[in-house]
Amino acid sequence: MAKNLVIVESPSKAKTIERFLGKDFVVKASMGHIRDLHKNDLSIDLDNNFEPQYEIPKDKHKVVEELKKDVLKADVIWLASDEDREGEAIAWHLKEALRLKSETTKRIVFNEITRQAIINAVGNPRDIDENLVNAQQARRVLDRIVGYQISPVLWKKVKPALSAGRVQSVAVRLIVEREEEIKQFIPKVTYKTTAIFDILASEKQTLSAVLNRSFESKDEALAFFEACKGAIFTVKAVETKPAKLSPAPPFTTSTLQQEASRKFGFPVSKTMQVAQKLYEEGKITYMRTDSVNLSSFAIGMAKNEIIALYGENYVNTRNYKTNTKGAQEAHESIRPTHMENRTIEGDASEKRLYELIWKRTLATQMADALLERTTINIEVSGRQEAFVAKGEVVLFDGYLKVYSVSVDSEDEEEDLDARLPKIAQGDKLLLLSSKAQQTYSLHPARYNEATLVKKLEDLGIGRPSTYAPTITTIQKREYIVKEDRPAQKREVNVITLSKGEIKSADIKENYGTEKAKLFPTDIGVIVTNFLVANFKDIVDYNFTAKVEKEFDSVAQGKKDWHKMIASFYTPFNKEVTVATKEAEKATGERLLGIDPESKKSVYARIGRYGAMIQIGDKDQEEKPRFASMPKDRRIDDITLAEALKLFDMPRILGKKDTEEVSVNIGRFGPYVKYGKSFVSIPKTDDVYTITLARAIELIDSKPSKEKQVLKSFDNDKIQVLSGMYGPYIKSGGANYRLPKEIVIEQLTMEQCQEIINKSPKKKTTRKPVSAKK
DNA sequence: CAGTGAGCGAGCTTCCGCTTGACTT
Repeated sequence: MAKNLVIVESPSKAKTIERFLGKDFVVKASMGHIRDLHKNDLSIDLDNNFEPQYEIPKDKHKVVEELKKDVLKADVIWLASDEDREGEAIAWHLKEALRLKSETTKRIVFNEITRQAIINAVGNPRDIDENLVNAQQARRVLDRIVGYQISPVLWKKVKPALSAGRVQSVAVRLIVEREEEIKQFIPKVTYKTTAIFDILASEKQTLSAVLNRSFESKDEALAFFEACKGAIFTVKAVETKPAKLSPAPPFTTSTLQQEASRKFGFPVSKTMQVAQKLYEEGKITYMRTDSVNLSSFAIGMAKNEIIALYGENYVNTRNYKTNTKGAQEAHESIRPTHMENRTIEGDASEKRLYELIWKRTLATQMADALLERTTINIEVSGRQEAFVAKGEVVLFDGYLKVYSVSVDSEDEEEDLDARLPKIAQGDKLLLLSSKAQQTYSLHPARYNEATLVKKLEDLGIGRPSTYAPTITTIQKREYIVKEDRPAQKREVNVITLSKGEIKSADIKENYGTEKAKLFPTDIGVIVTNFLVANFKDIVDYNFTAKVEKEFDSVAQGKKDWHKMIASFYTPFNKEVTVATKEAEKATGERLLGIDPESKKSVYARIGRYGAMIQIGDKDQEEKPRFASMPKDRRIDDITLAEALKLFDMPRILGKKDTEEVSVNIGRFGPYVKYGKSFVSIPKTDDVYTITLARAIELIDSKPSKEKQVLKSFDNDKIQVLSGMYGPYIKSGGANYRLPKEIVIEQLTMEQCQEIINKSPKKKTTRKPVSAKK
């Protein structure tokens, strides 16, 4: 009979620990937090010291009920949630919600799941750290106040159902401001010069080099080439320097997301899903962590594996220190649980992610790579400039044997082994050819999901458990979109020097291609501008860092959390009041021009349902006309002509049989309407120019999706239909699920009636009209 | 994942951070 109940956060962890503790212990999981503020209101008593009002949310009722039963059977309760602010609060909430007595309740912590660590923990219990709990309460209350008081201001001043928050609003701001920087960016165009030399001293060997100066103008480049014609090229210096490369630290949540994005193009949510699966199957350690710590056990395993695979001289064990802002280090870094497994069973994504984690972990305990970097300087007689050739030779590959270097914004991995031909100081070279090409300087790079996570982590904003959900939220709210952009073409001038002849030509160059990058939407820009204007300190990049310092003071018992929140709330509440009373409605309105027909103004702006075009003003006698913004246009870039075209909709094309065929732009893009049926118009067709013939073609190609009636009773009052999710019962305008085990052929009217009567009364949950999933 | 194709207007929307399994019309 078990007399001890241990409560941890996750079920996988519970399973492992139970094995270590023996039969006197039962280990259960709380599944994270079990209490929270009420979902539908502020739930903070502003007039009573910000007292939070907690409840057990619906989806946690079952867990809590189960835990209550387990508590009754146990003599001692061990609260073993994580050793950080949130974990301490979970322990406290458990104690409160389960009404645990102090005498029989013990708080234990361990940050390594090994038998020894857990036995040590059980031998050293402590009390719940109230200061740490209060720091969490302060964090929770502040986030609730910020989110639930700013969001309603947005509903009133911008658009219903919008949201703002300490984390998400800053994430959106980063995207909006980066896009603005890109828009303001003026590229600098210079001539970059390269050359290929013949090494006279050695046969058939050539050397590529780059000029150490970029020319501002074509004239300068031409003048340089003129001078090159009769010049002598001499090797002035050959410098060789040793260099070493060290492996990157073990994976944390954010670095795993970045590498999986760079190497496999995984969105952060995919990385987390796959990692979760690997964790549940016991193949890797916990995947939500900000720690780069490896247990001594893990280091030992890695060492053995390296010796077995590559030999002793490839081993160099290391311990890494976390220096991320706000890191709480409740877990180990992300690593394989069994280093001897180079690969695993599973689907392609699981295999790839696991192998990435395995390689990265192994590499951290391997020797540095030793390189030799060589720089050759080539003098051009009569000129100040010099050509430079660089090369690198790997003398000892070390960790590079398993883990190659990858660089952001570069798809290819760095080629480390670029050997240079043998060459000596004083050698004379023959210029075979040289090329000066106009080169545009690059604007700052747009964020993708993973680089945005990196930036947030650098700013100390968000936590490993929230990076992926935050990225999803700001896309769901339509503040930002993830998009590809095709390459554009531009002409660049190229000057070549070959066989004593200088030629100039213009060639076409691709540029500006983007893949899965984050762009702000109209709403994102308008909301960000509104927040910066009215809640400057909240969307400040340092706001989180600032309040984290105060939470730390609370955690150390140096500050009272109520007082901390009070000193934040007073000025904040003033901002909310002022914004509610005085701020103009933020519509992002832009005057496009005058409609030549009606002589009225044409605007692009945000409306209740998103971006739209408006002709005329609302205080004029005649009501304004509206049209929604096309999907591929924004307030910033739509032209007057494009806007006016929208008012030609719906366009009546003609008739098919006796029914009218028309086209229009709806909620889900352009469509053809034929009688009562609708067919989407694919992107390859243009709704403004589509012909009747093509529209009929689209109508005919649409598979008829007549609902198949499988059975019918009582004069069609009860019908069994075949739907998207399989067969279902339709009766009195409502639909009912069919139990899986029912055989349709044998279904009787009485059975149907029973299913209908038994089905719970459903609430009509209406989703916001514009929300598309 | 799919299916869908407003406009009246009452009532609702919303945060961050822990953690899994929801199971549709």
